Amino acid sequence: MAATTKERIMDTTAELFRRYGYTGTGLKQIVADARAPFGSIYHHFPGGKEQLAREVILRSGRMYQELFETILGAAPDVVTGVSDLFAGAAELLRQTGYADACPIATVELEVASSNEPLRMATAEVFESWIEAGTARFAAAGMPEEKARELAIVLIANLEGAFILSRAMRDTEPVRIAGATTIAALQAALPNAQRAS
Amino acid sequence: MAATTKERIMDTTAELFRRYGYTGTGLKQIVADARAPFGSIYHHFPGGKEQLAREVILRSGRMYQELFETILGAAPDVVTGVSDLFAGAAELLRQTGYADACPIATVELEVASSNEPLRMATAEVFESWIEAGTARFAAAGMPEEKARELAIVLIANLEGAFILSRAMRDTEPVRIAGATTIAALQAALPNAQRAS
DNA sequence: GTCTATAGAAGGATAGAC
DNA sequence: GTCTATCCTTCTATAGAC
Repeated sequence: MAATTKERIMDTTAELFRRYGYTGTGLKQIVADARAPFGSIYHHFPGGKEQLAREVILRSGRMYQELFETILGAAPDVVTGVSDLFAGAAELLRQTGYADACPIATVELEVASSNEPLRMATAEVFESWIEAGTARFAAAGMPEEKARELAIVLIANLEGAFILSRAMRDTEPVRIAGATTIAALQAALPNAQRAS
Repeated sequence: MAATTKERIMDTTAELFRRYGYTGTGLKQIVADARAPFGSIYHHFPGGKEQLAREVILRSGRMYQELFETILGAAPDVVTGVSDLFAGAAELLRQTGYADACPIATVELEVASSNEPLRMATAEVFESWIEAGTARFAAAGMPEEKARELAIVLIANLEGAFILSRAMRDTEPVRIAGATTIAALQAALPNAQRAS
């Protein structure tokens, strides 16, 4: 339960975007689920649906990045951290009936060729994730360029595996993508480490 | 220019799904672009939008699989074939202004938690792609189980890289995902081969 | 059996009551 | 400034003209 009406609207919107996408989510449905009056959307987001979506994309991007940092920060080394990340994603998918995946990717594919402001918001989020991953991997001792490549590989594998796992209702793709990412990571580390 | 009205409708729908997604594409927009009368949709697809989408998903899945088979069949070995596949995807993305990517993934993320018949259609397509890739890799000399894992890795990397490349308007993710997939492939082949 | 016109619901957005 | 009622458009789907 979020404190303010604005936060409740944004949380509800993120949830609906995950299940129905951007065009599939109606403003009336959002206020109904958020138990807010219709007018409050245009009070808090004068730019309408597009502004709401933009703020939700950026907010969700920050929240996932914090989760990413928390998981990797809690692990003894990056290999274990990445392993925990994929394992946690697979478990969350399974527990939520393959519904709770990344809302950014869903919206991105819908708007990439039809809504430039929203496409740019998703690009900002991905670029931010890539930079966070690059910093982590560089800190583990690999060159900046290689660290960035691995960050991109990590995100592409996770997002691509989400697509397959959600369609097939099976965590197998996420688990395999995790193992592949870890293999690529180990190959690039100065001193090869083994996950527990 | 497709021969029949039904084919023209399906081709137009696939094109619109790529750009606007499932819920973002209207039936009126489809018949307008396909230069067909509105009633012809319900004549050829009595089940309405959902039946049309199902047939378009399965048809697009078959077409991409044929393209996949053609590219890998023309290459001297699987490593070169996979390299050509990613290079071709990157080039097509760039040439089309990052619009012409996979319509299956876009629709899948929209419907995975909201439309069971369409979710199953996308699962059928992905499973068919995985089986085709598994057969190719097994024929190159690796165990069936490892071949299936690599097929999943290939598709996840390609779809995930599409997400990043379309958002960032840069082919870098597709190129990096291709290199990573090839590295994983080479590691699993009995006799390591080098792409040209 | 090809095509038009329209029904009925839902979409985003706005005006204005209180 | 919180909330309701309504506007106009667009949606899918259908009825029926020709």
